[in-house]
Amino acid sequence: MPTFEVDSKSPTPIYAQLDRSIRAAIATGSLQAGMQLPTVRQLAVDLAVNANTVAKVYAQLERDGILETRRGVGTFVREVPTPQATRAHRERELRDLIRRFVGDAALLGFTLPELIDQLRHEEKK
Amino acid sequence: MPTFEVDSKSPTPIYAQLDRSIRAAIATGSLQAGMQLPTVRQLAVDLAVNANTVAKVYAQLERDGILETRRGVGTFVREVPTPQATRAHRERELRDLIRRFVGDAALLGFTLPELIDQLRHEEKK
DNA sequence: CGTATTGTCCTAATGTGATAGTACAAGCGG
DNA sequence: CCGCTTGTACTATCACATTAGGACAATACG
Repeated sequence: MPTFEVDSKSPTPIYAQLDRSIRAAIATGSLQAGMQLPTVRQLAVDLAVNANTVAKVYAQLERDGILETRRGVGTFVREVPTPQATRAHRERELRDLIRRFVGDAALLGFTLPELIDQLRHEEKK
Repeated sequence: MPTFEVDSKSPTPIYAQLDRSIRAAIATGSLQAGMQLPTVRQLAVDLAVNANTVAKVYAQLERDGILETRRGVGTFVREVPTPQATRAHRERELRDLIRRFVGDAALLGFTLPELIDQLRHEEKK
């Protein structure tokens, strides 16, 4: 079970940070299909955040088909979280995403090898 | 003069995006010491954003010693922006960027190894 | 069945981000 | 000096994020 992190001082809202963290954890395999996430209340305590905020993120992710919640039991990663997009569409989107990512990073003065390096570190978490 | 961009649909507040963009432009040299930025009203029109939002970003950056404003004249890049603040800022921004990138890619069903692979191909171009 | 655990829902309150609109202050140039 | 441009300040308003606290619903378990 990965330990999520949010920064209450960041201008990016907590719910957005947590949403991304969970999606990222699934993408990196830290969270795998069928695994249980922390309970709403527990995660709220861990992150020093209100339970409502966590609940809303879980609810949003369930609406998106990424998670599955069972009352009295807990929240779990869906079996097949892959979206309904076609292969061609996905790759076009990815190309767009990469262009934006590399472009933004370049604005900050980071080179491609540095980015790859950082992502590798991300992978080991 | 670089053209700034903000996304009003992003959960990250506009003022934070613009702040980041301007700092980035300075860090990378797109904006150099002494250069004039767009006027508050002009940039507000260009970004389709309220003038107050732009003005507050300029004011914040001046408080931080990054910009210098002269009434009736315009806003300019200060002579020596501190590289120390820039470094910490850059790394914080990079973390944010990576989290968003991985999260967005996860939405499309791409895993981290796939992303690294794609970036490696990008490298060879 | 009762109890604890889990997610869900609701209200109220506070703070912040963004907007519109207006007015003022300081510098520039004719 | 006058008029224009620029940044600054202020009010009012709306939306959203977050918090606290409480209550309810469904499930697991003894």
